[in-house]
Amino acid sequence: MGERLSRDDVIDAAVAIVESEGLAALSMRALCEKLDVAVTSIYWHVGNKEAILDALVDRMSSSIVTSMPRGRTPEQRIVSTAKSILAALKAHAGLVGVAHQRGRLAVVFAPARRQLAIEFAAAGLHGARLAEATNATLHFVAAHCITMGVISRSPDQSLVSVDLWPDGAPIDRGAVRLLQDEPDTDRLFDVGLVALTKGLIARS
Amino acid sequence: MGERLSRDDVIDAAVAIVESEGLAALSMRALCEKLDVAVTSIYWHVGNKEAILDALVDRMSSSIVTSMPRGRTPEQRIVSTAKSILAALKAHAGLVGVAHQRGRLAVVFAPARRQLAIEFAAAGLHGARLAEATNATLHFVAAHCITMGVISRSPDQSLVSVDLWPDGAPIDRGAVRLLQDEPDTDRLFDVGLVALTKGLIARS
DNA sequence: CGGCGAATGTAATGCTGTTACATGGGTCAG
DNA sequence: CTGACCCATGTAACAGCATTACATTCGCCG
Repeated sequence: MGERLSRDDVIDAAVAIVESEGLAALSMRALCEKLDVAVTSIYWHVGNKEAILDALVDRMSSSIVTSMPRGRTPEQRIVSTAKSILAALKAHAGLVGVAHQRGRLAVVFAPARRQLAIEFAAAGLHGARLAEATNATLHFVAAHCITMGVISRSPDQSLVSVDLWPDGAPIDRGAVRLLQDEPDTDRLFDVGLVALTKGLIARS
Repeated sequence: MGERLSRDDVIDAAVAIVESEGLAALSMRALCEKLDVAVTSIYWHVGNKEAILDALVDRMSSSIVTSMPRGRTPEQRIVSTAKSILAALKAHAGLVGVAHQRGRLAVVFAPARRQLAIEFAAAGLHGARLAEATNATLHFVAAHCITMGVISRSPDQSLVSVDLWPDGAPIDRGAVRLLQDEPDTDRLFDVGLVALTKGLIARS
């Protein structure tokens, strides 16, 4: 029978498991069960679970495509680029953390890094400030994505309600009410991104 | 012999293990070995590993103290507050992720949340914009801290060097060189924080 | 002293990644 | 055609993880 296993078969099955049941469900036994093969065959072809995770990150990296930035001002195009890469990463939320652990997030971010640098240059930055602005923006996106990936593991992120102002608040009631309940993380990202971009572009 | 185990003994030992060998080294077996007790005693007193992690988060929460904000302008005091809480969290980097997974980061952040809201109000914000600015700043700190916690697990975060501009760069050479090597995350936090604060305070 | 419950211990289950060893099957030399 | 050889697979185990059914001991109270 020519049903010899190949390295790609293993990675394909791994991708299928991660996409359908999540990263936590990716075990060597689940993998060999899906492939209808003994565990040792996987080790023969891929070597290690670490190697499987590396291969998964490779797959993800190559599947990430960032759309062209939209907008008329540099600020708009920076925000657009950051949103674009976030959207691309969201599909692989669990793997972003893995990529980060291996220090390979920089590879995934290379295209966005270029686009952002160009736009910040267009906004008038250069030298160290240009590099810092680019890196800070990417770090913002990456950190948000990793944080969301951690959240996705736990089903109930319902906030244990804390009474922030037991003795009366020194700020207006509308804000108090909004500060009590769990904020929408997508909105948080948008607000933070726009503010960050504004602050980075603004001349000190 | 009066060497009866207590719930606090277990948590103390857990804290000791986490602080000396890291969160990954905290296993029920290591715990009962350190306490010189059978595994079941731990389950009798604490119930679960989940419960142990919850207790660890409680310990961390109560040990976090944020210093009074420094600076003359609201912007300076906001930056000061955010830096203060980051410094406090850094000592428990591994536990921040755990706290986040259980949706209890909000409890840890309550004091900082109050301080930030007051300062943003002093900067002239109110209502939804005040709440959003406060949450966005806290989210920025939390995301950075979680990202660092993930990194601390992997010893070598050396960047696989990627040639960003194989065909010549449309930006200045100084920035290109700075963009090639791995950025300092502390600096990234500072730059991002200041820019974010500026952007949040600036009237739209 | 008897009994009862709180606290501990023994030993097992089922999960994880990993591997020493045995076995099958195809290819190629003689 | 046959035997050797190696690639690929399978069997079965090890070590570690969290968890638990069950038995046992200890101390206190009536």
